[in-house]
Amino acid sequence: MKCMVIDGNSILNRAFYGVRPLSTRDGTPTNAVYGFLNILLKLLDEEAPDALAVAFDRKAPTFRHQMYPGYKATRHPMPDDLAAQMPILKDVLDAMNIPRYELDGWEADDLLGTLSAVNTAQGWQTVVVTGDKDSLQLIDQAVTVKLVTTRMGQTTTRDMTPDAFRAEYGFDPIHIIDLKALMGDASDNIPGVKGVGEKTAMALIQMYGSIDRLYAQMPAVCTAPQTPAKPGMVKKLEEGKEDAAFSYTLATIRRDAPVAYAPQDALRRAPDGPALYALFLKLEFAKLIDKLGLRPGPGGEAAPAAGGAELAVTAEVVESDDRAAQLLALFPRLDHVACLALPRLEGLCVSWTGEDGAPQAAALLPAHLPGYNRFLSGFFSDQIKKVTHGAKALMTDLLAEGLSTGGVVFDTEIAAYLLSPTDGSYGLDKLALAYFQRDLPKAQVYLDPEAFAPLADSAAALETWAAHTALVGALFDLLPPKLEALGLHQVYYDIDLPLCPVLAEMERAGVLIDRGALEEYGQMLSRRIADDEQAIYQLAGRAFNINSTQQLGKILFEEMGIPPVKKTKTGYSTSAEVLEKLRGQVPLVDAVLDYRQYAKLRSTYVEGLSKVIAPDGRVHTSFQNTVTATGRLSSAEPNLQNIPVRTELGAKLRYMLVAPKGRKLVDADYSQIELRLLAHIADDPAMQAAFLSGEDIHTATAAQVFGLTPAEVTPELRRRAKAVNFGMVYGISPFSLSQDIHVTVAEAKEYMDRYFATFHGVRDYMDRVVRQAKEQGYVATLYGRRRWLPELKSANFNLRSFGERVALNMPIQGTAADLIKLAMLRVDEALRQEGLEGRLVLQVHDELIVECPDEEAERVKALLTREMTGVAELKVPLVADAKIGQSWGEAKG
DNA sequence: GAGATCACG
DNA sequence: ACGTACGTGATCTCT
Repeated sequence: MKCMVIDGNSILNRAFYGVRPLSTRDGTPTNAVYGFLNILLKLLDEEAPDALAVAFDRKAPTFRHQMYPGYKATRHPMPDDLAAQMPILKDVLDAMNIPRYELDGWEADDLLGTLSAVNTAQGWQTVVVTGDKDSLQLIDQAVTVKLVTTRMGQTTTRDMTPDAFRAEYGFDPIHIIDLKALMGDASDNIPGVKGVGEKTAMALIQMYGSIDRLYAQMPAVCTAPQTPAKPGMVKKLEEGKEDAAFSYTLATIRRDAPVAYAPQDALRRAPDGPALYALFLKLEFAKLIDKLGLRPGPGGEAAPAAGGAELAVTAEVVESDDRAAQLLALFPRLDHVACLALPRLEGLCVSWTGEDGAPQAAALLPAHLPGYNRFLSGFFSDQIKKVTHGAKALMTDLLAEGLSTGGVVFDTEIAAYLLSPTDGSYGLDKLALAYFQRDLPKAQVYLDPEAFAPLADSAAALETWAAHTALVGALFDLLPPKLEALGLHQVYYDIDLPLCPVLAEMERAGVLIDRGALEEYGQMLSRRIADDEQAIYQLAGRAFNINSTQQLGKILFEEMGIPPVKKTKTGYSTSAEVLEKLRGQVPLVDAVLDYRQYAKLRSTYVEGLSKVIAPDGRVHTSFQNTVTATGRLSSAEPNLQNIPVRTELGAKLRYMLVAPKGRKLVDADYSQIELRLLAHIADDPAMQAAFLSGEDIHTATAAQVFGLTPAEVTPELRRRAKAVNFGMVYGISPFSLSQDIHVTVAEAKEYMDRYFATFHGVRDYMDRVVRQAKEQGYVATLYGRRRWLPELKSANFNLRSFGERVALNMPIQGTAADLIKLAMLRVDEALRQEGLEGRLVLQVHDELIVECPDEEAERVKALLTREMTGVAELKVPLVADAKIGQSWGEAKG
């Protein structure tokens, strides 16, 4: 039988520092508990122990404090955010029916020792789970220690058996106490022997086995051959003999704590499901509720919705056109109607509150209703004010049916996104949990198009859809004041919401693709790939999977004996950055680099694009407007924002995205928009002057930084200045800059120092924005779009540094995103105002593409430039360059 | 599902 | 002494 014993303090502590800050809507920190549970579930899965217990420290002084007041005296107190999670974890463990042990006067370590000793006496195996090496002394034939490390949310464990320990330390586990007795322990403030550090202590224990034997052979210690002790060590050891003995006692984990325990007490029991469910609901651990399949108790939903929002609805399936017409007559009189479209518009669910504030009602209109389309066109007129969740997707569906998209006054998804743009997804089930502590039926039940049809008018589908739609209504009561309070109304009502119909029309329009050219290009790539494959197998001496970085790494860095340049977590890195250093020296590497380029182009672009060509011969991307943390759009299925351009071969693809005969593409992109925004936001006079003079900004920067005239700036110097400029926008360090431009760290630092000497406004901005972000907990764009930065308060250095870089970057990248979105609104409006047929089809962050009839092209080109540059008055001019072509490649080139 | 790699701004 | 640039999405391998 196997019992797992967890060091509760140690694992909670590791989780706290390893998992990014998380908190519930009311601000309760939860990251450590969340991390603890993930580790626990993973270990239970891997180890499948028969029994399980958790041990904790108690605040009360232990016998160690009594024998030595300095014990742990130098330790920092537990951060508040961690201390607050200790009782939460204990509640969770109680609900999970996992016994926990804590005892006044004893540390968790001693309880681990005692519990293991009892287990061993009863013939049980023990797995001690901890992040602290102190416990390694417990290892023996019956006890293994699982060492846990958590970095950036990822947990790795190491099983320490007696053999594994000996292989690492060169002595038996019990003698780690001797080691500590000699070297001391700074974190526990155990003194050890003065003048003996880790290296010496390690060597001494490896040689003599224990402090007893060491002191027994004392006179010989310094004269024995290979002895690590230098002259003077004998004296130090002799003077420290008492300290060593004393430290030995302090470092020894006790196995006789007076705790009532038998392994049978810890046998695994099923959790108290409803209690755990209620607790996880409060902690907003939706994923864990899902993973453990938890359900509420017989009492039903635990907490009533906050703010009195009522999700209970009277729901009906609309069976007749008469009833549909009745609703259409009612809705224009209401303040608003909540609505959700079923997948592929196979139904529409609506929910409303009566004119007199009557209770909420809901109706599901199935697509097979004879007057369904007539209802939809009436419903999506401006006279009916609609609130929905995911307006852009709904509008795309409506446009596909040739229906109008008017009167959408609020989108709860966009609201939730603006309130917290780093959450990743904004499903209604998630929002119900976060804003109302409610558990909605899972979306998959009815969202699967295959499973959907039979559910269309079943009672279950009606109930689910009615609840979801009613939730949209409830969110409409809750979210607008929040947007207002955080200053997000401008971004919401002037930018992101009105952009929905524009994006929907862009998606609907799509871009024509030259199938024939694409196919021919693919065949050319296939020939080259086949040639490279043969060459690679020949050079490697055998066939292998070139796409496998593992197999490639083995061949290059083991079989061929090339010294590895860089390692990844899982082995050797074979990235282009690494292989590029070997180019020209190792023929295999040259072939692999070629192969990779061709394979990427074929699989991602030729095959990827071919797969998604619609019957109209065009590709219709989906512009995601609730994904990025900065406010940018993203493009998916297919991603048309990462079509190659940097290599000649890749850029050929852009000539295959075309305008049909008689039409043209007009492409306009902002010039250096992020650097211009840096100059504006940082209010840096030198940088503003450079832009106002109209000179090339990278050349101007190089001239300033290197003290040259612009004419003296070489291409290499310009390239470096460009890297420095980009680095400023990203919050770079001298190290990263040195990697990027292949100079020493000292040189990189020199460049940055000189840069800041010239552009002191930028330096001041960097200090200011980080300081403000720390005070306020967020950063914002010129238009008020926010990003919260809990990372800045993280206990983890790397996370904190990341937060600082984000604080620098987000206002710049985010304001650029705001500006181009505003430009899209202006361009769309201007095209209609001027009666042009041309319409936007693509956006690539700083670039807009319009497709229009040949004869409109010149007007569209002027319009694009005008609307893009006129979108805002900054302290530097906004510049946009536009071109006309038959293809994207031509219009960009 | 995670990690490595590579395409873009 | 840390570990090293911001924001995305697609494809492939491997567990």
